[in-house]
Amino acid sequence: MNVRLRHDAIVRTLRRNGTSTIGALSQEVGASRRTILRDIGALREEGYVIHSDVGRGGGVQLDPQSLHTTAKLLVPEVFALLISVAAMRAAGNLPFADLADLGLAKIERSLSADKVRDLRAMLACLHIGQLSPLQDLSDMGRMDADLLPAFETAFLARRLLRFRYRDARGRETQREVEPQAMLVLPPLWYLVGWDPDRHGFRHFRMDRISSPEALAETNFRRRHVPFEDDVCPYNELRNR
Amino acid sequence: MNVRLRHDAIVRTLRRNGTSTIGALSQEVGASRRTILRDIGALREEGYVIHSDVGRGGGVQLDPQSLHTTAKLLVPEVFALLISVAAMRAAGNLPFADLADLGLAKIERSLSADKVRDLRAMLACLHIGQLSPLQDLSDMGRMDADLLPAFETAFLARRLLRFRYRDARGRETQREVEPQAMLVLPPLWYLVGWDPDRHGFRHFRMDRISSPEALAETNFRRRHVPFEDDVCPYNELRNR
DNA sequence: CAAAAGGTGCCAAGATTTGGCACCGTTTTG
DNA sequence: CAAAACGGTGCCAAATCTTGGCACCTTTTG
Repeated sequence: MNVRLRHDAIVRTLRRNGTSTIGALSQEVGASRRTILRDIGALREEGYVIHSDVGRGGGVQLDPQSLHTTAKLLVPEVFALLISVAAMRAAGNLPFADLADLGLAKIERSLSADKVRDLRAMLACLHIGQLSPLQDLSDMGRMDADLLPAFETAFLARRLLRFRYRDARGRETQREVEPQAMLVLPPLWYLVGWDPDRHGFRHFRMDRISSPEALAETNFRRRHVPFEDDVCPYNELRNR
Repeated sequence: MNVRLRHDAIVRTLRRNGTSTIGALSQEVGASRRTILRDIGALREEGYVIHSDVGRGGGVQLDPQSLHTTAKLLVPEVFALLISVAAMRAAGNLPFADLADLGLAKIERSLSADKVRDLRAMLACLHIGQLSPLQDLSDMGRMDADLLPAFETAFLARRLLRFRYRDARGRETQREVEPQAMLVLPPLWYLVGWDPDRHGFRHFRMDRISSPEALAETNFRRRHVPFEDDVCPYNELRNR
């Protein structure tokens, strides 16, 4: 029998019976006492928390809290989870937030260093403004769900984003920008993009963007996005 | 060289070089062409997405989006993540929520069936009331952070919860209840507990609970928590 | 067509895992 | 107290699994 299969069998048995002795496991799994002991050592190495009571009436027991999952997550999925937890934390004092952080920390630890760097870079794209205490909750996210797919692709794969934009005076233009950041100034969302044609940063209110589309392979350069008052449309927001 | 180490080396090389041939990998890793091919097969079994182009100028390539993490999460941590994403979804239209769900689905899939049942049971404990559009965001979570540790323990390990409670008339009593659910009716949080002494459900406003403490091993029975009007303190809330 | 690339089946040589054994330290029980 | 029932460790030969080499197949490109 394969090592991994045997490990699985041991874990399964411990899960089912709660507690067991090495001898019983040996019989159940069909491996020698010696091998079971080695396997339990290996499982502990891997991170399983296995308690053992020595002496007559003793046995081994899988810590019920330690049943762990080894999910294979794509990096964008981890990114999404990070944002979820960050947003939740920003939104209030929900319990379990600490636990969620712990879980995320573990996920991060299992990523390679360069991937973590990528993740942080992506998170850096999302600037969430301070929420005033009287902020309307439903106005947190005025981003149209239709926009999401194209945005996700453009941000995560660093593609040029093409969309139609209706400016403050109602004129419609077509734009192609490098998406650099998303700025959340509740209740408004902004896309901060570098316009290669105009050679400068531009802000686009999400609710004025339509039919976005991520263009083919571009891998544009990340830029330092300035958030000074002259670039950032705080004032427009303040004058509402 | 160990199998796992070699697998890691292959993945690392593919990550670095983007694309490579079997021959080059063979040299780099120090194993035969045959072994590399076997390893790549094993990696694919494990879930790695490895593209290969046959013919002159071909090679193998690790799908850059498929870099995956295999974190070992404790079940309570998964629970916490689930709540985070659920809360985020409830709070608004943040992007990436779908991706986060996908990630969570994968995590869930990697759990054993009985653990998923447990998770669902735990999630079922959290009843989040509808948020009115004019809800104050900062009033989402008026649950004192001091309460969290004891609550988490009590809920996740199903222990009796002992705490001091100040009722509407200001009288302080000591309670010991089986925590059955948390009811979120923004801006108020309630603990729904079964009081074994009084043999009935009781609601406790979180902000009137103090010095909670999870008692030793109990593993009480889950009960069907009724949320009819006569039990649920909606009225108290409405009359604020 | 020839060369370069991925992919498969087979087998003996080489490396790792396994089982058995002796033995140690604890704890419970008669 | 002594024996029994536990988990845990070191050692070694036997059993098992992995590896490398080889022949050969298919696809693609110049």
